[in-house]
Amino acid sequence: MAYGNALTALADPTRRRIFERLRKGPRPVGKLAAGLPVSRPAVSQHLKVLKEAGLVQEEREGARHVYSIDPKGLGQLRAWLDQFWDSALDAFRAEVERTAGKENSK
Amino acid sequence: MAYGNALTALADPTRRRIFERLRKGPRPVGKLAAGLPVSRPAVSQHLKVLKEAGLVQEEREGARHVYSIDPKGLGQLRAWLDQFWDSALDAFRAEVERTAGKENSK
DNA sequence: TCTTACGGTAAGTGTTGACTTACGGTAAGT
DNA sequence: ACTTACCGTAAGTCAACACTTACCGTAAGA
Repeated sequence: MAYGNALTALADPTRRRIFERLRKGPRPVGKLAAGLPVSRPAVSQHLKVLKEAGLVQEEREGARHVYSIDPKGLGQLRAWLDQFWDSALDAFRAEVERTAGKENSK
Repeated sequence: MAYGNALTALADPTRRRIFERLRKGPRPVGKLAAGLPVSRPAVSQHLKVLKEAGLVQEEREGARHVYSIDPKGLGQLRAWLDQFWDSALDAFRAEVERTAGKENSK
């Protein structure tokens, strides 16, 4: 059920930009906020959401709060998505067999 | 960039329930609306969003509008997610090597 | 044609949530 | 101790959106 929070978190464009920036490596809040069109407190709030969704993790280095991608939430999301992927492939296969009934294999 | 719409579409809980129901096979709008705590027009609106996101496809059977899962949007989402998956694994591997420096393998 | 089942669209409402500014709290330098 | 840099939280505002009811079009059966 945790994938719900992850999807909600990644639905926001600003949060996606933060998450994509984190893909290049761990970053403190200030670095993340620089270059984004929103204020630093906004970034803090977004990071909180991402963290609660299990998508990022926090690590303190003195006064700095360094964030990085958390594989946990990512894995849950992938697992959930793969269910549909398998179902979709089965449906596609069935569709092909149904539509192209004129030619039997072997 | 299409994955953005897909994520936005799947962020809504009601839309997720519709999408998950479609996993068991194609369904007309009425069947989808039955069992959900919202009205049928609401389901129609949700299906429109899912369709524009490339997550479902529509097929008419007389007066019925039968919806099914569209592999297109699903594939784009998976591809996008896999980028982070790879990055996260790399980071995890680097973290292990950094933290557990005391013991060398082999 | 009249009716019934099916479903998409319009218009309006209420709530959620993304953003802002202002403030408080901790760590490091002088 | 004072200052500066870093960051999280509180409170308030505004727009997006999920939902409703009402309405309109289309397909099939009588």
